[in-house]
Amino acid sequence: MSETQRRRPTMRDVAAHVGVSFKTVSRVVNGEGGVSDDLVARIEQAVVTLGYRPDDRARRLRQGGSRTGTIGFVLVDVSNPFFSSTLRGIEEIARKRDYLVLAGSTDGVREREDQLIEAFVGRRVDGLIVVSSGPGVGLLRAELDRGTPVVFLDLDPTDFAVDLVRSDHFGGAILATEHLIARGHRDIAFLSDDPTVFSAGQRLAGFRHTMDRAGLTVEDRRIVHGRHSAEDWQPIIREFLAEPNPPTAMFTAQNFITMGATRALHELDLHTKIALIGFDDIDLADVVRPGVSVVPQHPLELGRQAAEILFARIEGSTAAPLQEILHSAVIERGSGELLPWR
Amino acid sequence: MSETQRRRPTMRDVAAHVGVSFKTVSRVVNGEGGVSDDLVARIEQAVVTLGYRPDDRARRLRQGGSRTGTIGFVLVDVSNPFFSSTLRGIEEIARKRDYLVLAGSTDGVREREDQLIEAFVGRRVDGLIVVSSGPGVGLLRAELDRGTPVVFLDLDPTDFAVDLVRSDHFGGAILATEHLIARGHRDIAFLSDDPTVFSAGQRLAGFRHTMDRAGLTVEDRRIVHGRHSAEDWQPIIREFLAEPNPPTAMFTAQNFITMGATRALHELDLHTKIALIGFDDIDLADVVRPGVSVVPQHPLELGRQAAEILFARIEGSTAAPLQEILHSAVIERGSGELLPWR
DNA sequence: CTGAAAGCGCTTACAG
DNA sequence: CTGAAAGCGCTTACAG
Repeated sequence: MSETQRRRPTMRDVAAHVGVSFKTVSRVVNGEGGVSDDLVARIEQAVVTLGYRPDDRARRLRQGGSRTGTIGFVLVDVSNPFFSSTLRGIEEIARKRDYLVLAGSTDGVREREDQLIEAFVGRRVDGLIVVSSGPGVGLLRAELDRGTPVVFLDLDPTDFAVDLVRSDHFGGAILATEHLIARGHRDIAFLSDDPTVFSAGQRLAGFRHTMDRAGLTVEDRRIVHGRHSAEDWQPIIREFLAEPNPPTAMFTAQNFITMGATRALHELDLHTKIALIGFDDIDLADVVRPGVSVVPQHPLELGRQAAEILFARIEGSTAAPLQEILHSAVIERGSGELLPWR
Repeated sequence: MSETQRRRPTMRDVAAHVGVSFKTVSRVVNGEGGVSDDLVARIEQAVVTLGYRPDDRARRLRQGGSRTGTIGFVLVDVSNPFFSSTLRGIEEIARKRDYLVLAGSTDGVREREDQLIEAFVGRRVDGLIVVSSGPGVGLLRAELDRGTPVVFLDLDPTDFAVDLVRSDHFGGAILATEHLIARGHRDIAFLSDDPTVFSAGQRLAGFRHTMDRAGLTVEDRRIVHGRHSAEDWQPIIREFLAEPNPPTAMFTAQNFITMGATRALHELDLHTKIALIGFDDIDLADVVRPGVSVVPQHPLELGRQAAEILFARIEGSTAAPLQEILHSAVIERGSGELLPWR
């Protein structure tokens, strides 16, 4: 049964194998020097033979500084390209410092968010990057108060004095909406995920603000919300567009919705009739005909900047809270430049 | 300076605050019972006041079983949708068992793979899921020998007796190639990432095997390899197709390459002339005209199955190594059904 | 119902 | 050059 999980060898096992005190093994494993060449050789041999690997947990526990070399990333859904690119950006910066990243998906469920934060804190991550509805309550608030380094991705900077990195959701939504209005659209639909989530709420606010300012009214039935996969959005949008008098343009405020809308428009053969502009870019948007116009985000950069700020805090920075807002402009590919047919 | 990182309170701090022994705090924190209601209330109050959170590392260290409740996933690139979906599948299964997932990207660099495995093992993950060129050498081999649960994603099952889950790369490549040959193509190009990587090597083998069997010769210039992003592949393929006598069909053996090829074909206005079939599905493949035909993979399912096997091992299973091979068939969307023009 | 001792696997600080 | 003691933050096993 060599497959059976044996107890891992410890320094004491290595020491017993060689016939020295375990402190001597510690010296060799940590390259402290001051050990005879003969012993070094024999101990190194025993380490290989027994498959000894030092236990970081015990090591760091004793060292007291209590750094675990691990950070936690609480995100909504790691299979969403936006978040996986953000994770990649975080990982890049973490790697330079020999840090590892624990990541977990919440699916936007508050309870799951708390579970993840509790699990991360229990494992003593040195810091957290969090996509959260807000730090107002619960564990996260307690951790913030206690001084745990936390960087928020997407949060209202006016609510709390915290470090945060985000896209300019409000401004981006204004640009997208203006883009459609400038081309003559007056009947524009808005589709997003849960508007109680900060980013979606901001995009909705930007949309309403711009419509208002242009003197355009937005009927309730033109606002559609939901948290779905791209596959689920497609039939929803198909049905939404099946009414006798559909809008002349749509602003889809999230990448999966943009994909679902693109598919639905093509299915209904409305892709050259109804204008579409999305928030956050999607793959192959430039190859579809018409190309899908978007206000892109910069997920890799968001991740990198969040990680840089987090590590500055972990390393002791006590500067005032930093708030990085990344802006972007409309990418014109065709779908957002269609003119209204009425 | 409330932003300063204070030392985290320990059980002793809570105990001192209440005026009891720290063992009593331990009882309350772990809900062991046998503590007077008065003390329970005061200790719970102190826990909140001080922001005490038990240290899982210390807890598990003492408990001896040495489980850390964490598994490690060594993958190639988390920003690639294939891997982020796989990660999501792993996470799903891990969540049910209150496990957390450490993930790290290697970019296919062996050295980085070893670094990640070392870091994971140092943190005493309870098991590993690894996308690796092979367990033949180094740390991973040592961990396998020592009995650490490891499940491989994509590996040759004949080389080692290990648990593994993978797509049927060889069979999928055969299907794709036959699909093109059946439509009359004789001059087919093959594009993949590094063929020394198992999955790419298998896809190439399946391609060559099928061409051979059909009595078709494959010129060296029709085989293109490289490890690039979708953006980098696009100009490479553009140049590849710029020759006077391009192939009549292409088999792109990886998702980023399929995207790059799709873009390049459209740029050159060859998308209705040169047939294309890809390995692994891509977003919006069904909306592009012609639709992009593919042999899909099932990354969510790959992740789930790998995690299930891993947890069975962690929980002590000593069954013979398990090898799950996921098959799939060609999805016809148009690009793979174009007929040769010569 | 409450606590003092021992120990998980290590490093630190101190002896010899 | 080598080792015995103490302790990181906890739980286990044993007393009272």
